[in-house]
Amino acid sequence: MSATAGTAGRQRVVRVLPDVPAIDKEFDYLVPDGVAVHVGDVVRIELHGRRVGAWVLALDVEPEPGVVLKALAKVSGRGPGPEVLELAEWAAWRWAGRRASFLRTAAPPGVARFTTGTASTGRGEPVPTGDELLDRALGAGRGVLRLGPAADRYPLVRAAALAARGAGGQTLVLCPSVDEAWGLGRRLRREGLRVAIVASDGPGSAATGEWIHAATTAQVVVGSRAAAWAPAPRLARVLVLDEHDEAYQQERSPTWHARDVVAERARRAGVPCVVVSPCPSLEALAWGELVEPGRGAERGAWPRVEVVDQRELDPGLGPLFSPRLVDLVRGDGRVLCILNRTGRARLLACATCRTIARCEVCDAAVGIDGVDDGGLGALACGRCGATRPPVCLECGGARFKNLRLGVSRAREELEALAATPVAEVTATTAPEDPAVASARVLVGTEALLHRVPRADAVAFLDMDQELLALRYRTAEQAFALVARAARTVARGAGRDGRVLVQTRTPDHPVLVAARLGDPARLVASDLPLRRALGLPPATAMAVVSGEAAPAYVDALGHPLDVRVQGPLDGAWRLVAPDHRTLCDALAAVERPPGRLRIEVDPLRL
DNA sequence: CGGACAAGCTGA
DNA sequence: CAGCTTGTCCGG
Repeated sequence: MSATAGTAGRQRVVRVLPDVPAIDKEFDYLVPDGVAVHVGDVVRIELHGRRVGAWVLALDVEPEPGVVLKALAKVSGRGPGPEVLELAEWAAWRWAGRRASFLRTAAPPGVARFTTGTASTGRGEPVPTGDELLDRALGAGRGVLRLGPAADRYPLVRAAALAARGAGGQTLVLCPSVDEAWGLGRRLRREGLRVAIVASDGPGSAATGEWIHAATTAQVVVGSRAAAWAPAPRLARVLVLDEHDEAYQQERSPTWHARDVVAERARRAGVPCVVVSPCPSLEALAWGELVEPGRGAERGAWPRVEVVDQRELDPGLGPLFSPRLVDLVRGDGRVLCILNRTGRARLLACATCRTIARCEVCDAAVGIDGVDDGGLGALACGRCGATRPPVCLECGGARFKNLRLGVSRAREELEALAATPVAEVTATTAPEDPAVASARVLVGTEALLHRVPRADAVAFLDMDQELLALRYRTAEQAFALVARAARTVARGAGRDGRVLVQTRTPDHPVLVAARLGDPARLVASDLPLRRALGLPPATAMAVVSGEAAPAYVDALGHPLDVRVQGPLDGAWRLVAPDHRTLCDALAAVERPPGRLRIEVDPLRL
């Protein structure tokens, strides 16, 4: 039961944080004699009758008098070092989360046992690359490098890695996806660099080895979102590729953003951080110094973006299929058609009385999901799940007009138009579906752009769906979608690649910017709008929801400079002029018991 | 979080 | 008043 060590002499005492997110409290434990512990190590402790994991926060602490201490049950292995521990503390403030939830991400994927060598810190001046733009980016302390979608980011990564290596330092590189991290990592390894690819594959896998590599001998550490927390004891530089990608933000609360985590990490380490994107977010532009290529160079890195006005269409082809699109799908290149609506029909009107089909129960518009043999399937409500036979509630008519085609129906119609098999891809399509690999023409939701890396053309069948959505980041998100399509065709067809956009708002700033390959155009229209409406990044926001939200908002009160709006659908919105004000106010509130979601920097409102 | 223990409700 | 649910507290 109690410590095995003798009573003579002084027992070492460490302070730990249990790996139980609900307990954000520190406890003191005795260290058994002859056991080595370091700050950040992962240990096991007996807490209230059960064994749980914990992190060592501090060594040789003075325990509060009158508390009977237990001994550590076990030292499991090395964990995040002191720098990452402090970073977790900062992140807990910045995203109103608990330290344990960040440390879980930062801990090695398995049990890590290793000994550290001597950690020499090297910063090193970048060696000139011969490319004026890259040199400018690498010279910036906080750089936002804008590169068109077709531009190769590899020379930048390589130059950064080599410069850091020269001085004995490490370069941390983030990519939006694990696949990209692996691709980039392998390419860097072929240069002779020692690369740790930190892309967690679950406990006990090769990932533990990569984590140890990052903590010890690696010269470059590459990974996706979670790699923001990877060890890098000799950090010399940070790069974030495709900084605008929403995959960098965690969806679950705490909604931390990897770009912001590594930017803070670089700041604390006193090393430069460069983020790269064809369409830098307004957040990034507010944070760093923009480094942009010349107009001609940037435009040259955008493929041709053709905009088709759907208001002037051939009525015979229907609203989704312009003559230009028909040309594309009848050609011989690989064409991806994007339509962000699943199912067959999302909006139906009675063929007789023209009434929109609505749900009997909740009044939402109803559609048809399943593909059945010829006749109409049941009308299904996407909101409440109710279904009913396809009969008009107004006039009893049984025939409906499809006002908004879904992907399934669009596939059938495209197949007829293109006279070739057309594959359908949605988020639920099996990863190894053979039709996806073989089809020349594909139609799907934006999941299609994630699934298929290269194509000759990408066509957005109904861009207004993206352009006119009621989200505050709509324009940025729509532009990022076009940029992704642009990269897909740049990879597939180079200068001959085509992006086709069908829309009823051809003069939308997103489309003007895309046509000209000039993201600054979009910033010029979006930023003043966000400022005028008091939206991020002109302000800092948080959305509080969950059963404990009323108690939380009550406890928050009305701090100076924080506006509390709501509740709307059980959620409150908190708006402050900046993150310091917002996060300080959030940190001052004691969490009431119960489910609570605090979403700092919400992607949607 | 999850166990411990106290305070409340039910039924014979 | 046993037997059970529900709530509150606390962990080294």
